[in-house]
Amino acid sequence: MSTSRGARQPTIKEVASRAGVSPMTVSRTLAGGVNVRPDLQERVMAAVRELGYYRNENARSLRPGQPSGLIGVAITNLANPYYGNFALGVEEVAAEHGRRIILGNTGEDAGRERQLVSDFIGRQVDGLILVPTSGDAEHLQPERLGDVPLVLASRRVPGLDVDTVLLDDVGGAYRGTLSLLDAGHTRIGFLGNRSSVFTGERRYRGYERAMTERGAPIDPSIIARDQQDVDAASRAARAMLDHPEPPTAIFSANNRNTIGALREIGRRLRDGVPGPRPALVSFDDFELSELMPVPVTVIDHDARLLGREAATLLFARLEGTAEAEATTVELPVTIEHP
Amino acid sequence: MSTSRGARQPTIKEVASRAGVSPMTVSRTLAGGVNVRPDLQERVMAAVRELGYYRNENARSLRPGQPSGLIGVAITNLANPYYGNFALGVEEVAAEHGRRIILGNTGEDAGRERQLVSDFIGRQVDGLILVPTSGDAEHLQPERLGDVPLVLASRRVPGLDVDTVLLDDVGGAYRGTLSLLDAGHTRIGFLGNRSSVFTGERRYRGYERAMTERGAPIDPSIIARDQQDVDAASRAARAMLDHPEPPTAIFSANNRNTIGALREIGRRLRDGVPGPRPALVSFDDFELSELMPVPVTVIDHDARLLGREAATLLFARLEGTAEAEATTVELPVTIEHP
DNA sequence: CTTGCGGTTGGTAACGTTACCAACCAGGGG
DNA sequence: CCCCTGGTTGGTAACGTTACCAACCGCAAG
Repeated sequence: MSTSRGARQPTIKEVASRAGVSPMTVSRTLAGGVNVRPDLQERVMAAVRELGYYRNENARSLRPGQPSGLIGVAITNLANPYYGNFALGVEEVAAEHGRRIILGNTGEDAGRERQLVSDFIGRQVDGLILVPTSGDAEHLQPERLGDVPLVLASRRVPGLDVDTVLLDDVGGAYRGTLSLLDAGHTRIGFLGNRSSVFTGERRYRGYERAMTERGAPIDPSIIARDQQDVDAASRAARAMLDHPEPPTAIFSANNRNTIGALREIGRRLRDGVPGPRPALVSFDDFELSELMPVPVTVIDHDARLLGREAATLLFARLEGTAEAEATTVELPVTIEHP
Repeated sequence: MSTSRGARQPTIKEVASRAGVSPMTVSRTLAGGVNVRPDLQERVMAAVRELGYYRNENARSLRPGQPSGLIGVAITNLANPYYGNFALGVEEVAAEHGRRIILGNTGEDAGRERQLVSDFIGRQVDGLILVPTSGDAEHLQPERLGDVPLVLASRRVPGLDVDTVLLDDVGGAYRGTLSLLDAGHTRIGFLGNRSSVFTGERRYRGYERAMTERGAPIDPSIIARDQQDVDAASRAARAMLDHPEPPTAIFSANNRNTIGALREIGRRLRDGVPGPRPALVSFDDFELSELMPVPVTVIDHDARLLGREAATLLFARLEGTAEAEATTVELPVTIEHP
């Protein structure tokens, strides 16, 4: 009838009385057993096994100065394999340091991010790792976080000077665009995100720089910067290829736009729609790119490594080995030609 | 110099003295403010804002019977988008119930799973959701878990009778294989996992049933059941296609094997290797399957929904609305023809 | 034989919070 | 006028754990 089933978790007192010792002896045994007689240690461990006792970590961390062993991680979209890998990297390094991660998904919603951060702090996390949304950053200011260190990943937040791990978005987009220009293309379309999205802005800048440097004209009518999902990207690619003067190549600033563009190109091939079969450069890797019906150059990077770097930065902060001022790590990207 | 920077988290006492009330009044205000004078509530809220106070959830949940608000989730491989989506589904439902998830990655390692479960229980999780590894299950027995409910996902554990969410592996594999037989294929290869992997075994059973039912011979020399990653799958596909009597179609039991097989098929096309271009049925969806050089039928399913169902089962248990005996939910799969 | 020391053990208090109970207040009915 | 009621407030204790201190032991040195 009641909600609780069976026995609740045994406490250290129950273990102690079963082993015929004091709670302190149990505590000391579980802490490594220094200055506890071996026979008592054995009796304690036997009682622990028999009762199925686990230390209550929440009670342990109640004592101030004691770390909770939890790292709060908030990412924007777990369904994106990129962030799945990122979370994995964070989890790995956290586990190496004996910590667990509490994970929340913001879905690009600033309100949800705010909630998550509050909750994480309420749970006494030792640190925070965040892929920030583009909303305001008031809730991330140091005075709001108390002494909980924060690391940003993938994106920076204006007016917030904290440790950050980024990709070399500008350089990658620059080099990717150059590879198209080197192949003789001059009319190159752009598919990407709004400039309010940090990476969207940076990747556009790389594209722009390469185009300008080589004297290739930038035509706003073949630049689409507001697609967040595959369907929108498909539509944008369609419009671009239906342009009276269509591009001969397309730079796609992220995975979603690449998939959308390829869907549209595939459709045209199947349906026999005339017009160019544009070459593609994709920021973000995807599987089987080598089997695509048009050549796809991939700007690849390691999301898992990005997660590992973020966690490494955080633990440097926690262990006091970090520089006084905020550090930014910018991870290189690689270009893979078809 | 020291590790701790700045002020530590303020306590309820500090809020109370700043607002000029007792800690109890603060506690009551934060709990909704029943029977607290509105002007005092305002003073309390002002003090909360000024100090940047967050309730210590660990201390709150110390009181027995109080839920911690945490759900422990252990999955085998976060880098796999399938499990990323699964975790997302769990996270969504948990958030709807005001809970957070602690996430751990087992990497198919039973020892790591054991560690994670211990740690989760030590952190007083309200429930556990697990994609179990194939190791032994002693640490998952009810007496070891105390009163913490457990839900298994994707796989069952022998000798453990708990709530479980599965895919219709057998039915999906059966129908997928049938679609190849319907298309006239009789010599169909199989790429999959060892039978010790729960889904590997079930999907093979579906394949086997369809073949037997239609009187198609099952030839062990075109059955490869030991590939865990893309490279191994590629090699297995290569051997299969180099067979003196190669299959005209291949059933692939999971995403990794599908990608591997397609890599090999693509290589043969590029290099002009003679031989069949086998049709493919893939258990697990992947993006751009419609652009592949051979027709690919996809057995699709919704990992996010699987996560949602697992969490729903868990909360039914937690809220006492579940059946007395363990429930199994088997989610349907859909077949998408090229 | 006493002293002192190191190893071992247990009692106490405190971490931050809230359930429970007691105290107090004002106002209305007797 | 007193008593009771209901709304409001605060004190106390307890949740499970461990740091700190006190106590005790046996043994070696003086």
